[in-house]
Amino acid sequence: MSRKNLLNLIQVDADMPVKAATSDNKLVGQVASTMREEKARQARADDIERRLAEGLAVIDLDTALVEPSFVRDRMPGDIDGLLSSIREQGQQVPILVRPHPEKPGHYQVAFGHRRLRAIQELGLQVKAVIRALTDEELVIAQGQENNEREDLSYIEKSRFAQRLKERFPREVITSAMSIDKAELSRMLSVVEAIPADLIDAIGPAPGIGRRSWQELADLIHKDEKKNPMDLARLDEMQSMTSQDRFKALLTAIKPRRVVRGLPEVLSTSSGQRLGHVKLSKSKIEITLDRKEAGEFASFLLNDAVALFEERRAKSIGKEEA
DNA sequence: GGTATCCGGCGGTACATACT
DNA sequence: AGTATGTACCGCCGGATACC
Repeated sequence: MSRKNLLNLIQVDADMPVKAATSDNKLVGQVASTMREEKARQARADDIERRLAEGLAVIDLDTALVEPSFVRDRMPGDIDGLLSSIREQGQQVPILVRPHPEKPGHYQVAFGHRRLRAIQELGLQVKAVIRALTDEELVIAQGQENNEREDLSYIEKSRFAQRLKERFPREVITSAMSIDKAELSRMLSVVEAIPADLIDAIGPAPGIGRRSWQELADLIHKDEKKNPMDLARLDEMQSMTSQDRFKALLTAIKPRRVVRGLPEVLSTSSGQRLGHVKLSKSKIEITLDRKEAGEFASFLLNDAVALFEERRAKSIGKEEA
């Protein structure tokens, strides 16, 4: 379901706290008062309905009445930018809430959690659009907003998926997050393979994607004796950005790749430096110093193809023997 | 047999860096 | 400045496997 469709699921929240039914022996004045309240309530509901019909269904709410979604998506982060933006220009975009399913008169956020936090800190009233949403619609709205903002990191998305998994079938989660079942499966396996306290210690790590987290999960799984938590707790690491902390941690626990017989500096047995060797995943680069090995380099350049073919012929001969 | 899940690989894209 | 190259992220696809 698209968010556009969700926004069409309009139902006015006219469900303001209703006074208990009046008993027969109430004084006429009290009845009149109740009727006035009822009339006022109706007028408010009418006003909301009119604004909804006009597409202006943005209502100011007391932030004390608004609670976060039952599924947390984002790790605590700084909202300084949002604070100054709202302080200077006011709240430009309303949040989406639904009537709280258990607390009459209260609301639950579908999206706009950071905006709500900022507005709470500023002590303002929050502008909100109210919709009656089922639990599924709420998390779909929340997930789709996250996707549209594209600022949730991979691990935040994975944890969001993990929390959704506690109460929704996979198809709801894939729909909410606009991901396929394979991607969901990977997200869950990553987030379940890495201890929660380690993820907390690393933080959201923006820019660190599936493969890197998968690599960390694999390393932890492979060598359970290693306790990367100790590393993540190092003061030095805690002063880094979350992203650098992740990289430092991964580097620290990744086994060193030793390539025997191929030193970085290429030198003869007597110590004469000829050049250097650079290794990467896809290639080996041998750089020869013109001054020290110019003649050898020319020879190699001329005869490289012949040497390759000779070598190949030998190895084929060996295989056939 | 059907469904759910996992896994490896592919192609598109974005970005950084080196080179010309 | 423009181009080439390497690296990483991401969504998707399809095969393999497990489970009912």
